[in-house]
This record gives sequence, structure tokens and C-alpha cells, in this order.
Amino acid sequence: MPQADTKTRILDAAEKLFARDGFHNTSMRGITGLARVNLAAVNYHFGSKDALLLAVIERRIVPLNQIRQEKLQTVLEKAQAAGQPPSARQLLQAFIEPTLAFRSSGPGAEDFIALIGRALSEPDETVRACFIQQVLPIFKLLFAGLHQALPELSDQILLTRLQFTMGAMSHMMCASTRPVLHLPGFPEPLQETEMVAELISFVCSGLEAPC
Amino acid sequence: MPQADTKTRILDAAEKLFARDGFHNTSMRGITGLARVNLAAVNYHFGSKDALLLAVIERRIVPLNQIRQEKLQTVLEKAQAAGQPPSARQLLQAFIEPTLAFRSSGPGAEDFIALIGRALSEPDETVRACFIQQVLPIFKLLFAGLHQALPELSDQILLTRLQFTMGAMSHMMCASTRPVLHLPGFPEPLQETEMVAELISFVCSGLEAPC
DNA sequence: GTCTATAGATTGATAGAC
DNA sequence: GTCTATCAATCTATAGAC
Repeated sequence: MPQADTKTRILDAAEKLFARDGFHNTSMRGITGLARVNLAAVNYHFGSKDALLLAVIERRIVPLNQIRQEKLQTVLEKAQAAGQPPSARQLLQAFIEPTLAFRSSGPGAEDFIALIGRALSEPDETVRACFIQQVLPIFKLLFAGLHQALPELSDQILLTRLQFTMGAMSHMMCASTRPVLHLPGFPEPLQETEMVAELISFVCSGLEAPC
Repeated sequence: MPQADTKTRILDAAEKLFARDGFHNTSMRGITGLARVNLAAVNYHFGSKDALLLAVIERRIVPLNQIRQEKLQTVLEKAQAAGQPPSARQLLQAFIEPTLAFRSSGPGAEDFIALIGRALSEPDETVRACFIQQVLPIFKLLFAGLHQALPELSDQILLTRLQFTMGAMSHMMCASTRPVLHLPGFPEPLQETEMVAELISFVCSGLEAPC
């Protein structure tokens, strides 16, 4: 694809730069330069820099959320059919695996994962609100499922532990493109598949910790 | 203290705004306005905006690291005296508790914790490098201690799980001043002391998960 | 739809009086 | 040390020709 659509080229360039440099440290000139389009094209196609960010996020998060929702619902339905509570591990797998597998879904998807991995710690209210709004339905589904899987935990404790889970997960999503703690004298980071498996084990054990 | 030192007022104002709005979204005029000092004062006292950020971080992280280092070394020495490996829980306590207790160490310390909580996911290389450089010695001490506490884990797995730990911890540090997932229909977040205890339990279980 | 040109605001930094 | 005034660069956004 030597010459994609102008809108697409802008989205791709913005995704890359927002992920790499952060929203406020990315200029329209940087985006249009990388996309090889005219400076005015962003405002023509998207209206503003803020609106462009929303478009960047929504383009990918809608299909991602659909996958996560389907997987979560499959786990919940199978458990219901078997007359048993769902397993915490399967629920977490349904939430986490598609998110990181999404990275291989195409060029730029990697940047996107880093971008939304940072969204939870993003200082800018606009960015965070957009992300949370998009993820909220999935998060509720996960919360309800885990409540059945771990009935001994109070709502408050479960939410707290789920926040730690989100923290560990976002950190891994950020670290994908840019090694965060890869330093001389420390071992090489794991490959992605093993990393995901480790993350799921880690948060499973954490969620199931004794009270 | 109605009128602190000019340098101190600048540091306090910058800390607050960097934590709240992010480094690139904070202007010198915003800082000097809040500090009620002249615009030129920042460059006179610190040289540049970048140098101001370093000063903001170093002012607090040096005493914090000293506390963490002392606590870690106490745990390690007691274990050595008893001829036993240190306990993972005690090591994590020594690392985590002072960090969050630091919030109560004075006005503004809370902002600082949010600031360094976000540092790991910070896109800006300058910010992240400064933070990592400061934390590295403590991190190495923690890594070595956990290696003794959990000898069945390979270096690679231990590092991976320690990264998840840092992720959960940073997320909690960010969330302190600004509720991240506190939404209608969800329970109230825990109080700080209970939250810290929960975090320690969570990451302990995660680190000790079967391979 | 794409371009040039530019408005209009804001930025970090500095020179020089006091 | 603190101030005013300002530079030079950069930013987002838009008007208007093609």
C-alpha cells in the first residue's frame, strides 16, 4: 500500500506519534509531515487535533472491544450452561489475550496498544475519559464475571485488585514498543506469548490471594 | 509558611502542575503564576524547564530512596543474621510502604508520588531516564533480595513479575490524587492504609505464583 | 480535496534596567 | 535577585485560490 487514503495516512501517522511522543508533545506539522499530506488536511478531515485523537482511538478500540466482549460472553455462557461459576483464569484470559494479540493485527496496531496502555495514567482528562468510556462496558462484564468466580471477595476488594490488574496490564502494554526496565545487567525480556502467559498467572494469583 | 523561598515556591508549583497536567502541557507562565514569582525566575534559578523538572524529581526522590534503601537493607541483614533467606513479603513491604507513606510527609508530596507513578509510562525520554536512573540502585537491591527469597524463579521470570509489580504500584500511585476507575455503580475505593496492604498481598501472591 | 499563506495565540528563553 | 520588555520560534486553526 504505497499510497493509502489521506484520512488513513493521517490516522496512521497520528497513532504513531501520539504513542511515541505523547499527545501534547506531538504537533500537527509532525503528523502531516509523516503522513505526507498538507497541514490543512487534518482540520479538513477531522476538525481539530482533539477530534483526531478520538478518531485514532475509536478506529481500533471498537473492533478490539467486540472481540473481548465475545470472548468474555463465551466464558460466561459456558459456565452458566455447566451450572458452575466461571473460572477467574478464563475470564482474565478472555480480557487480556485479545488485547495483546491485537498487536499483530496489522501495522500500527502495536503503537495503538502502547497508546491505550498509557491512557490510564494519562494526565489529560480528555484522553482518559475517552478511553474509560470505551472500555467501561467490557470492564463491567469482567467485574461481574469475577464476582461469580471469586464470591469470597467483597466488591471493594475485588475492584481494588482489578485495578492492580489493570496497572500491571497497562504497564506491559506500554513496555511493548519501548523497553521500560531493560537495563544492562538484567536478563532479556520474555517473548510476547510467554509474557502474556506470565501476566495472566501473575494477576490470577493476585486476585485469588487470601484476605 | 506564607512566603517560602523563591526556589522552593517554584519547585512546589512545578511539582503540582507537572503532576496534574503533565510536563509538556505545563507552561512556564503557569508555574511562575502559581508560585507568584517572575517569569524570568525559573531560568535564573534552574536554567531551563528541563532542568527544573530534574530538580523537582531529585528534591524528593533522594530522601525517599534513602528510606527505602535502609528498610531493604535491614530486612536483608536480619535474614542473613538468622541464616535464612529473606521473606518476599518483607522485601516488598520495605519497598512499597515507604513510597506510599511518603505522601503524608508534607504538602506537595502527594503530587510528587503521582508524578513519579506516571514516570514509567512517560513517553518523554528525559523524564523516564531521570526516574530510572534514580531508582535503579534500589531496584537492584530489591531484585537481589527477591532472588534469594524465591530461588525457584529464573532471573527472567522474576524480572518479568517484578515489572508487573511496578505496573500495579505505579497505577496505584497515579490513582492517589485522581480516582482512575471510580465510577458510578462501582464501590468506593479503599483507604490508603488498606490499599497498601492489599497491594502487598496482591503482588506477593503474583510473585509466588507457580511456574 | 488539496494547496499556500497567514492569522493569532502561546511557547521557552534572554537582554538589560534597577 | 527581581523586574519589564521582548525576541524568535512554534503552535493550532483558518481563509481563500485552484
